[in-house]
Amino acid sequence: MKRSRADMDMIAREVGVSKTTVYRALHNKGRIHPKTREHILRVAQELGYRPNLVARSLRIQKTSTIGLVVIGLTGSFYSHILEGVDGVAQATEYGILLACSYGYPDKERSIIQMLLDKRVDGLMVAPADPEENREFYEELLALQVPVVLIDRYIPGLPVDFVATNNELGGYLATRHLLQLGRRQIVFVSNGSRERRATSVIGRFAGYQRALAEYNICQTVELGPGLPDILPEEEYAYNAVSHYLDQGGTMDGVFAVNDDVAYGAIRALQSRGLRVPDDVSVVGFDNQDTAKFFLPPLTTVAQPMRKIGQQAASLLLERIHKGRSIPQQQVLLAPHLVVRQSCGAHLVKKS
Amino acid sequence: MKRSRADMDMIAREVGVSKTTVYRALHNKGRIHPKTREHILRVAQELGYRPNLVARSLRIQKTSTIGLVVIGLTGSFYSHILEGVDGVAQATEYGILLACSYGYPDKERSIIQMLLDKRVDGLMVAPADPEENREFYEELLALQVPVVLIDRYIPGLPVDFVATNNELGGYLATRHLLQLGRRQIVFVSNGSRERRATSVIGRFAGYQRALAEYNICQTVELGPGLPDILPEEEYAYNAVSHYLDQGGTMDGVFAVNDDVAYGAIRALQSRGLRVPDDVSVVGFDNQDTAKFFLPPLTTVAQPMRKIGQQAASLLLERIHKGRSIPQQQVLLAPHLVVRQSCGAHLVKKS
DNA sequence: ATGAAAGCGCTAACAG
DNA sequence: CTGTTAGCGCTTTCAT
Repeated sequence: MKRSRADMDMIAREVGVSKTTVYRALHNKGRIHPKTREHILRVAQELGYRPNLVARSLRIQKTSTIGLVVIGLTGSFYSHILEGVDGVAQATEYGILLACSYGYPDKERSIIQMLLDKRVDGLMVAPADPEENREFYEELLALQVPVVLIDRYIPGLPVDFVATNNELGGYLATRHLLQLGRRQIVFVSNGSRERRATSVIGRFAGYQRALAEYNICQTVELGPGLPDILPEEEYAYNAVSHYLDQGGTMDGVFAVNDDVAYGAIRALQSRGLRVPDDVSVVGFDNQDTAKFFLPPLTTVAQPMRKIGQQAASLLLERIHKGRSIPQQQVLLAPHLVVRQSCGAHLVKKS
Repeated sequence: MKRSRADMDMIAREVGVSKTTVYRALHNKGRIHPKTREHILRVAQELGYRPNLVARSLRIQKTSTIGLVVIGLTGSFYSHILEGVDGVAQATEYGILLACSYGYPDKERSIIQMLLDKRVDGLMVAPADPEENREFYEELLALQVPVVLIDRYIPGLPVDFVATNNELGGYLATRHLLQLGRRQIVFVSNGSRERRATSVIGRFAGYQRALAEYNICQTVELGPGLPDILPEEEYAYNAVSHYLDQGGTMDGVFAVNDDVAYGAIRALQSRGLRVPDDVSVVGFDNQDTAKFFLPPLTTVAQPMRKIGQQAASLLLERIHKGRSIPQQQVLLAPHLVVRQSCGAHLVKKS
């Protein structure tokens, strides 16, 4: 930060005017003689002048920077969201300060504290846990910090958020399985910590609703009780294997995400079951490479980039208009992408 | 940015001391009476005092923030690098200002300008093009801006960088194919813009070297001349199909990355060729889901997280020590991950 | 049409 | 052990 030697003072001295005049020239504001303006601009150019945005931020009390905290970047999920956010940030000349919580609520808090100390104008966060930091967020809201939650939310908290309609996604996935004639559909989840997230809860609720529509009142969830293990694919493999080895049966699986779906498929195959012939499986997320899977995965696609864009736009609106606009909680519709793991291509049209 | 009402002045008035004393208490610096210190700390706590880091930044002329510009986040590649960077950033209390260039050199420049205006302490960038911004980077270096390039570099530019040893990766991939008995090995690339990147050039060089070791002096590259099309998988599909339809033959393909590999596989299969029975294919990157591919993909794994970590550490070192440490250009070794698309599992050990 | 001066919230040199 | 003072580079009010 020692470069960019020229500041407004230097230009002022060079041209022989005051700092204020330089300011007016640079921002083309207020009355100023065209000649002086031009001169100043030229000198600024020659000196390679660049505004010091931190000085400006201190003065005007805004940084044109937003903080973004996500769970992690390994799956393609938050990466796509990030690109969406980046798009609107670049268009509006905002900067993005990014950090990952890796699923730890305490890390999430300390990151946010750091971002606040850096005086970001607002915050976008995918909360690691729906309860752990509830009070913390309540305080933030009380302090009028502009916040929008993404992907997951905190039930009952009066805060903006934008996420996928996970309940609908779960419903779509399960109904598809049902329409294919499957009746013993299990839900495979991904470890106790993730299991609490509103996104997962929503998917499960959708699964239940679809079953209920077909008068199936019994749900089977594979996963709970097992030791949490990463990667999630492994966890799912264990969950399904365990169930099968105990004599459990199924003809369909709705996996909480694509990695889990693959773990389930692998377990199924290792026990001699064919996918999709014996068991249909559908995943969730439609990650970039799901179409390359073996077999190509039927899955629920989330509008990831759109989540990022909408959330960013919403945050900017909140930053500019404060409390004057109503709270917004937007749920974006997912859609089913039918490939081969569900076996839809095998059944003849009726 | 209107929250965090309490500043050092307020604490000072409240306690009845000077701002300097408050400063000393907060930073535990200089001589200060334990009693006063304790008192000040307590009041700070009560008032919910938080330091204003932008004021501090202005004063000390450093922001504890680094700028990171990547090509894009859609592939898992930069996401993993990002996590590596995030790890060291969090450990050292640095912030990361992130933006994507989407492969456009001019966007890359304007992003960097913005980051510099925000006074980041240093820059990590994956340059979109090896030539376009050469002068720009030369100026940056002349201005003593700490910069480390990642993944790709600018030939001949005396700047730190950390990347995968792509030449070695290409060599490993090709030699593996050769050892499997393949002799007609084609290189499939991914569009003219990407083709210029040092990473791709390196992979191609490695491919050539391996062939030369087997006294094969003819290289075949599929892709050049075709209209650039996204996604890359599509591009590769077209390239390979076109070649095949013109009567071209091959028994091995080295794809510049995993997506391209999959496009190639799809083209091969559509023309009745079996992978790996008729043609062996190996990709590059080992993206998270490559193991789920149909068939599971043999590919060259890059130490992505490590690139991020090393680059970040190097940048911090450069920031702290300036020109006193020598230029560092580190090439991390990739390794081959053998799965099934190459057919290694089919040949009996000799 | 231009300038003087104050101040954003912090750090640091110097004085006592 | 504590206080005074002077900025960092910009924006903005008020004066001329």
